[in-house]
Order: sequence, then structure tokens, then C-alpha cells
Amino acid sequence: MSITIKEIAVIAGVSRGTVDRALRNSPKINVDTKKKVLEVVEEYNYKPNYVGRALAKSKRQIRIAVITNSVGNTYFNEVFEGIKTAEKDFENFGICTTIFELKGFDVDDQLSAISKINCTDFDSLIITPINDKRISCALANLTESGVAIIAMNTDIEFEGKLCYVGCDYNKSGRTIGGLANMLIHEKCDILLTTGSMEVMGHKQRVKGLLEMSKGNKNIGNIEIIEHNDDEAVSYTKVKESLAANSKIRFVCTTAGGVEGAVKATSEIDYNIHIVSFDLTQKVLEGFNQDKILATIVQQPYDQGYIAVKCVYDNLFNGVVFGKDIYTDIAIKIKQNL
Amino acid sequence: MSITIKEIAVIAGVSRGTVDRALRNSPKINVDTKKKVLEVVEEYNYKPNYVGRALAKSKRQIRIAVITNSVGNTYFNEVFEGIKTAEKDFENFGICTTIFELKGFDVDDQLSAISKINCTDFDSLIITPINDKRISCALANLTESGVAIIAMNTDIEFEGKLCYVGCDYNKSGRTIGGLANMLIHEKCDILLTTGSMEVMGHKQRVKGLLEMSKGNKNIGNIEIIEHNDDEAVSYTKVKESLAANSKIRFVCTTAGGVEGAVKATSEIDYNIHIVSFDLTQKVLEGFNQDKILATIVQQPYDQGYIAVKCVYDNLFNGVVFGKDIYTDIAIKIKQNL
DNA sequence: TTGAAAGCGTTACCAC
DNA sequence: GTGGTAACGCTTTCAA
Repeated sequence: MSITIKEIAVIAGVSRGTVDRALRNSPKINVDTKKKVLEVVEEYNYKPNYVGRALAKSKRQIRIAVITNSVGNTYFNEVFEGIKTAEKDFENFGICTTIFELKGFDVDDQLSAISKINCTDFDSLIITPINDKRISCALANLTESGVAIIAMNTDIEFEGKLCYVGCDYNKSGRTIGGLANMLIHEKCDILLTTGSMEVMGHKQRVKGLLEMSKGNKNIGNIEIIEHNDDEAVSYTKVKESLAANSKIRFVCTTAGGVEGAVKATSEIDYNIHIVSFDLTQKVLEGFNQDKILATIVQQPYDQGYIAVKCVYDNLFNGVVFGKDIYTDIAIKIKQNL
Repeated sequence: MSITIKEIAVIAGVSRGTVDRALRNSPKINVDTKKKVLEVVEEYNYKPNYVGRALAKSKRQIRIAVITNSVGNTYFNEVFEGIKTAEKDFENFGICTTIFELKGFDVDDQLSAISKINCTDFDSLIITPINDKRISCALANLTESGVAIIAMNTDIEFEGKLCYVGCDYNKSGRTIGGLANMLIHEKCDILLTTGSMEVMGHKQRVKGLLEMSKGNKNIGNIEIIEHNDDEAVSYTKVKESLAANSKIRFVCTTAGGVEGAVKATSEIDYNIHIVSFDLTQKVLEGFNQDKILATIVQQPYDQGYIAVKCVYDNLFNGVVFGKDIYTDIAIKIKQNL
């Protein structure tokens, strides 16, 4: 057990309240007193006991708003599980969360959701931001009024951001590329499907695959289609591509649209393999039908849990994050799902 | 904030002390009083506030002994990191750990280490047990004197075990098999190296690979060698095998001995690929030399962290674990290390 | 600008 | 068997 505020107070010859004021940079303290106290704090290497702090603070709740573009996207089920588990783990510390789900990637929708968050209602915001200047501005304004903001799953730059919690999309792009190189042994063309090249993560994944495939003699043409995460569009476009080009033997689904791709490839009478991202119900079905060979996962549960823990660490223990927090990128095949 | 002991006491018309006695099944309480209190507890869904509890208990430390067969095994570096991080996270709750490292897998050595743990010194033991009856007995005896025991990384059966924290070795065996099937496209023989077939985990991995490779026409003979986790032995034996059989184009290292295998394969003038387990420095070097294609990881950091958290949950919050806790099994290639 | 004291929810101990 | 009360380390409020 390390030294306590009470002991520091005795040693410095002041009261506990004064030590407290010195520690939290209160203006209501004499400069000399503060200096003296901080010297003792330094000398005895005082570290606050956060259990004591939590108990004292427990009257006041810490409210976290969560804004996600997740309606219809089952990937987020696990993210929410992580958030809910963290909420429960830190319940006794006064942490509580409220989730606001949005459908699609409309900037105005997200702006409107952000505008409803203000510092009297919420101490913190966890958001999957759309990469748009207006969003950056809105978030920067919010931080100025004292809301601690975390970008989760997808990143954005703005003044005052606490940190980003999610995967490194460049790495994930290189991984899909490396995996493709490893799995393709006969010369063929590749079909690459993505949600939208406007989404940063999607774009980076496509880029990674293209870069990694340079110099691989087995990889012929790479055709890219966008389906805007719409299964029907995905199905139709994949079907068309396969019909037009019988040299395609490998499909990479870098975003949603997995079900459509599985369906379209199933209707072809030769073998076409799929490599996908994440581990949704549709991906599982693809594995069961032996259409999907492998999938690249980015720890959605961890993303949710860690985001909440970061808020707790910051608001409660004053932790400042020097760098972003990247969740692990792992490859899953049927045997280790 | 949920209901507190104080409020329960008022509602039940007793004192806080009595509520406490009712909750912890104290014998010093009238049966009727107890019943009445527990009814109120039930009705208002009382849940203990573990921050309050932690503070009250913080005078007393919870001491955890850790016994690992880890000398010379760098895999455990990350396990220890997880343990140390958890220790820090739960420091204010009074958790502290002491690590005892053993070299090799000698049953008597481990028994002697266990015999030094007794309930006056330690409240809990985290151990990587050798799968031996004498160890089972010793651990069962320890639990009887009130020490909470967790099997970490490798499992053992004994009376009173809290739980096992580690990977599912059967799954990890199937995974190496599935991966081999995916990566081998030309008929060849396989060399499988392992530490010792006496070690449960090693054996299960070999078994998994053998099972999964049945029916794969590209896989010819499978040769198995044991090196007892000795690099020199690994090198010599792999070298011999490769010299004797030029059809071997694929080496699976299911335990240690990675450095030896990398060295031996490097001295051959045709391409031989390696798939390994875990992510030690030696494995990284194998990746950098482009000898290792993929490795299967089992989250050592998590194993350490979770083991300590389990002890905390049990000793502090009375959590009983209904089942073992399996850490994730993931495939890593050069791009997502 | 400082000190003193009251809590936060729980446990542990002592007195009845 | 039961009640009362003093901790545990910290924050917050009130009074000086």
C-alpha cells in the first residue's frame, strides 16, 4: 500500500484539503504552500488510490454517449457487447452509457446526432465518425465544452481528440494482400468487392490488396466493384462479373455484401473461393458452405470495451493517451472460428 | 446506483452488521432474521458495491503465487506482462503476485515448488501444471486448505480447481491442420516437430494435424520428430530428416525448436516452408527470413491477465466459474504480426 | 487561502 | 445473536 493523502498532509504540515488543492491545480492555494506540498508528493512518490477516489466520487455519474452508424450492420453487435460489459465492470465507478444508432453514412444525420450531445447531459462521447470536415468541426467544438471524445472503429482528425480505438486499416489491407498471395497458386483473375471507396477503411483495404499483389505472377486482372453494403447489389454485380469473366477464381469482400457474393459464387459450377473481413452471421454461413476460405477479424468486442475503459481512465484517473490504440488483426479459418 | 447495505438494513429493520452476517452465511445469526433479511435483499435486488468493499478490505493484501515452467521459454514473457498489468490494475484492491519460475518439466521440481506454497503465505496459486497424478493430489490438498487455484496455459484435473485459463489445444491442433491443407498445393511429405509427446498440448496439436490431413491427396508421408524443446536437437534432427527425404517441403513446428528448424531448412537449396506456433523472437526472425509462412497464436498476454482477474473475481467478489476460459486462437502472417 | 468534517459502501471489531 | 461504530482513501462542502 503506497502513501496516502492523509500521510502527505501530516508530512507537509497542512490539511488534507490543501493537499487535494495542490494536486488538482486549484487556484485557491498559496503558491508556496503548493510548492511545498508537491515536493512531498514527489519525494514520497504519491499515487492516488482510485478505489478511494471512486467511492468518494460515486455520487456523481459519468455519462457516456455512443454514436454509431450501425443500423443493419451486425458487426456492431459485438462492439456493443464490449461496451455493455465495460459498463457493467465500471458500474460501481458511476460509468453509464447511452447508445444512439444511425443508419447509413449521411453527414447531416451524424451532425444532428452530435448536436444533441451537450456537456450538461454527457461527460463523454464515443463515435464512429464520418470522415468529413463538418464532423471534425462539430467534434472539436464539443471537446472545447469539456466532452471527452473517442473515435472508435474508424478514425478522424480533430482538435482535442482523446484517442482512436480500432484496427490499423493499412495493416488490415496488407494482411488481405498477404493472404491472397498465400492462397492463390494458379493463375487467375480476382474480383474485389467493397462498400464504398469513399469510406477510408474500405479504400485502404483495397489499396493494401493491390499493393501486395504486385509482382505475383499468379494474379492476373483485378476487378473492383462497389455495392454500398447492399446485399442485392452485391449479388447482382458479382454475378455479372463472374458471367463476364470465367478467369475469376478468387473473390475478396473487403466490406459487407458477403451474402450476395456467397450466393453468386454458389451458382457457378466451378470452384471460386472467398476471403472476407469480420465474422458476422453471413460470414459464418459462408464458412459452413465452404465458400469462404478465411476471414480477417479486428476484435469488435475489444474495440467497444477498450473505448469505454479509455473514457474511464481519462475522466477518472486523468490518464492522457499519447497514441492511438490499435486492436489486433487476426486471420480466422474454419477450424479456429 | 443500486440499493446499499445501509438501506437494506433500514428496510429489514436490523443493523448493517446483521445484513452483513446474513449475506455471508455467518453462523452467528438467527435463522428467522437471516430469512427476513435475505427476502429484502432478494426483493430489492441488492448487489454489493465492490468499490466500497475494496476500500474496506484494502488493509489486507491478496497474495497470488505463480508457478510456471518457463525458464528459457520466451513465450512466457508476454504471459508475465499480462500478469504484471493485471497486478497494477488491481493494486488498489490489494492484489499482489509473486512469480516462481522452474526449468524443464520435472514433476519433483514442481511438487517441491507447490509444497512451499501454503495458505498462510498465499491466498491463491496460478500454475502451469505438469499432467501428473502427484501434482493433482498436491493441488487438491492445497485447495482444501483454502488456496484458490487456477491452471494456466496447460490444464490438469483435480478436485476444487477454480478454472483453466488457456487455449483449446484440440482447436489449435485442428487449426494447424486446416492451415496446412490450405497452404500445401503440390504433393509433398511433411515433417512435424514437437517438444514431447508426453506434454498434453503438444500431443493434441500433432493429433489435430494428422486428423485434418487425412484425405488430402497432396500430403504424402508425415514424419514426426521430438526435440524436447532443445534447439540443438531440433536442428540436428530436422537436418537429418531433410537430408534423408527430399520430398519434405513443409515443416510444422508444434512447440519450441523453431530456431533449429529455421536454420536446418535454410541450408537446403530448395524451398521449404514452416508453419509454427506462438510469436517468440525466434519466430519473428523466421518470418523475416521468409522461412515461416504463418504462425498460430494463443494470446499469452490475455492468459496472464485473465488468470489474475479470475483470482480477483473469485476472492473478492465471490465469482464461481462454471466453465474454463479459452483464449482466442488466431493465425498470423507476416503482414499482421 | 486554509482547516475541519461529513460522507461514499463496505467490513471488522467490540460491547451488549 | 445483535447493534453500534471506527476504519479504508478520497472528494466536497462549509466555516473560518
